[in-house]
Amino acid sequence: MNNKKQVRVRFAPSPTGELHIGGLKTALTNYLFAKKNDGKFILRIEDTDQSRLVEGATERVIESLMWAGIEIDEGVKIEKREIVEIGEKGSYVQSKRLDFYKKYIQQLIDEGKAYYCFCSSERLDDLRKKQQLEKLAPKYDRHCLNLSSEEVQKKIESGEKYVVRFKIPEGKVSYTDLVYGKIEVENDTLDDLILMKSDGFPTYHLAMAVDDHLMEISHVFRGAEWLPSTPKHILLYEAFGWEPPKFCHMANILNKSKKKLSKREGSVSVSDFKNQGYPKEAILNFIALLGWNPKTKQEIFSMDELIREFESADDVEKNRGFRKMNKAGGVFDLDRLAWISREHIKQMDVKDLYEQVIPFLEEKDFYQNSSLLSNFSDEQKKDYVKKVLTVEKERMEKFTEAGENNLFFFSEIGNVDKDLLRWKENSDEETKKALEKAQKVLGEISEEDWTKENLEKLLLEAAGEKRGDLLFPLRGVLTGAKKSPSPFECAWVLGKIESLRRIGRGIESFG
RNA sequence: GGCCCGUUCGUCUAAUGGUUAGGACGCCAGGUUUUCAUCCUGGAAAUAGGGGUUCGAUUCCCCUACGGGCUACCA
Repeated sequence: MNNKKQVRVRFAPSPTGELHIGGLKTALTNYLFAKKNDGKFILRIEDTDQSRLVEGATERVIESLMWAGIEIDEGVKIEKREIVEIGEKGSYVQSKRLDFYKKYIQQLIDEGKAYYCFCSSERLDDLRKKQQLEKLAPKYDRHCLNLSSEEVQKKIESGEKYVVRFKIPEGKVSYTDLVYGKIEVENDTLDDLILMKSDGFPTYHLAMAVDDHLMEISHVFRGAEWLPSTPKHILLYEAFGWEPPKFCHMANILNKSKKKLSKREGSVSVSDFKNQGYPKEAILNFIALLGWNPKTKQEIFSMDELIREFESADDVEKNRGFRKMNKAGGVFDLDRLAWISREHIKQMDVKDLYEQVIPFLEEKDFYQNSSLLSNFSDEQKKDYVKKVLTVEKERMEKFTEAGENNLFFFSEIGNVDKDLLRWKENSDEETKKALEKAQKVLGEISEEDWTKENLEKLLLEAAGEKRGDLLFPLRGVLTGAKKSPSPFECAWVLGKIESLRRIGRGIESFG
């Protein structure tokens, strides 16, 4: 029952720009399946379209994967800031594999399974238009199929541009997609696809088939936009006499208007989300749950938990497909991302949160020019920021928000408006007395006992029944803000000296 | 136009012939609370439509509608 082949999967982006969120989902799914099955995750670069290459794109894609925590076992990686290749399947960059493609294309030509085509793009355009008018399936009319080898030879020698096309055989194709189930298509609806372009580079279809075979890819996870061309790929494998990999198409990520999320819509690249301060765990968690359901109540997952819940190759074999994957596309909903992000940040410990937040914080003016931090040593600064984060952690959605909503932790607050200190209908006199009481209580707490718990305990004791009378003005005088964390937390972060200073100034303002 | 795929609350989804169609996000209301947030409780909110099959269809089949993808010498 076991024909245990090693699981080998690949993510194969084209280096045409930033890795976008849909690409990350593809990469993640491949990765999770590899890890679940102790398999290999391979990164291959598909740079067969010379006109779309973007300088540095390969590096950026790899960096995005690394940021997300997706480790590459084989293929193209970055080590010591250099692009390197690890593995024994030849180069993992398609533009360096042209000899392979040429060899296999020649093989198909020799066997009569592929043929040269000299048709101009003008002729092909006209043909398509005509077919569309006649409500026919648009496909190549095989104008060049029956050229004699002498004619072909002559044309090539005279310098005519040509491509090589695959001759779709008669019959029908069927295969079982691991998500979409049995797919069956009549071959005569398929076009004689181009295998080699006139610049000598292979098309995606040929390069993918050859590489996945030579690299012994066991499962191909890719976006659902590839579903219609998969029968052609199966036919190619059959022409070569190779066993095709298992295909697993994943529903696309959609935008609000239910269209495939595209690069043109802005803010869909992985680096954008990184720069906006979302935790990588949140992004991964969010996209993993689009079109995949672990069948448990759990909604917040770490990478390890995602791997744990993912279906194994054995499960897939047994069930004849993935049971946890959906066929319908899912809308990218920022509200849901926000919630997942908050949950992940809540779960982080302060030390990790600090590491994540500090690069963003260091960019901020209120941090750089903080009057409160100016006399602190680096160590004191770090402790202080950690205290701020301890308080903010429960209400933070992105790393970029650190400090933003509580600027009073970093800056002078000036004179506080008395209205901000008045609890309900209390008089100025009562407010002043409350502040003096707070001053006394806090003044009696030593630096060593200055903990959140102590502050809360002692202030609540002092407040008695009418908590608002004491706590509201105290909070106001410490923060100068309409909204803030609790007075205990604020006092704890600010420390004894600064807290008493702010209380003192508040009292003074009453004359 | 042709081919392919899809369709459960606004959104992510559960329920593989029998449930008052469940959960989560968001939204609304109430409660706790010193402000805000958290937290707690409650609420509104969905099987696209029509035919079959069946004792019984969200679930299986067909048709329609709607949506999406592909239809490049791009991937």
